[in-house]
Amino acid sequence: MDDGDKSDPGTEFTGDSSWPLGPDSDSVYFFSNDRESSILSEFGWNLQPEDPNRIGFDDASDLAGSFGLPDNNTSNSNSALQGSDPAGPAGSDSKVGDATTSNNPSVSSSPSEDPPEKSTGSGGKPPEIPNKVRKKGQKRIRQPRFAFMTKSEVDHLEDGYRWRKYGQKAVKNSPFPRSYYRCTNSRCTVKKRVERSSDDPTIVITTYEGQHCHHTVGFPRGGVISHETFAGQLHTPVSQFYYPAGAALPQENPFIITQSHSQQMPGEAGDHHQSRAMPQPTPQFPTNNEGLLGDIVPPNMRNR
DNA sequence: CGTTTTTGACCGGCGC
DNA sequence: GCGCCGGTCAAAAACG
Repeated sequence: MDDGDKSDPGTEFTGDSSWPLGPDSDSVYFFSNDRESSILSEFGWNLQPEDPNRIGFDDASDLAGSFGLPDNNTSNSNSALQGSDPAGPAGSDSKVGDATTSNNPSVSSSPSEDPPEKSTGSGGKPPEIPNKVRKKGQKRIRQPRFAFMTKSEVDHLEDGYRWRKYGQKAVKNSPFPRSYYRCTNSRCTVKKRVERSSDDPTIVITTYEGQHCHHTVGFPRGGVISHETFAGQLHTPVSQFYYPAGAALPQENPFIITQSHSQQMPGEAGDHHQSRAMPQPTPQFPTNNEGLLGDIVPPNMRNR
């Protein structure tokens, strides 16, 4: 795959991923370009690119909410999520159109229409259940994807949602396996793929597919997720997720990390059954590199 | 006991 | 047409 690319530090991540991330891909990375940001909108991430005031994730709070990414109130400069067309055509096969523009990733969005791409039914099951069987000749319907890189010690980054691992595969040309997660919410078809960069083992590549149709499990309120920027790799600081304590927080914001206090809000965090899927043994949320969405590295900027 | 993780197998897509 | 590879399933094991 990246047989040759690897030598080039500037190589875009596109080659590393198994999901088609090339020009035809509907995947998108943080901090890429307007085209991708238009795809972001497909996720329901209404980015207002033209508005200089929206440098950060101000309006992208739903974005954050959608994928458990924290809002960004910091002057993140232009490095992030600059889109152009909130309703961009983006992925041709994107069928998320229905839920996309919902400013609120709240439950309200009817999950019903969520095309259970489960129809893949590729798993050696006899086509007994039509629902699980994909018609022949019918291509797998993929929802828009969104990938980002995070510098983290742990593979599975805490993002406010609960995930159930449903598979793991060895990745070609990479010593690190790739894990497949599915949102534990039965109605939610969001999937997530996690793998480590073969180039830089400290970087975790997380790819989301689909859009959550429910609230997050929740996080403690008010706080900061600090991120160490790749000083040696980035010219500009990568996104710093910051949420002012005490500020009005969107409930769906899953990523409110507190440095000083991290106790979960009862009734808000973890529905009475925080499972092992997200072990948070540490009483404190790490400020970085420890399992929370940390340093988000634009794929095209890493290995600088 | 219920839920999640692990793991091997299967299937489809794609490139050659 | 064949083989490789990615993605998914599902049974069994593990865990709290």
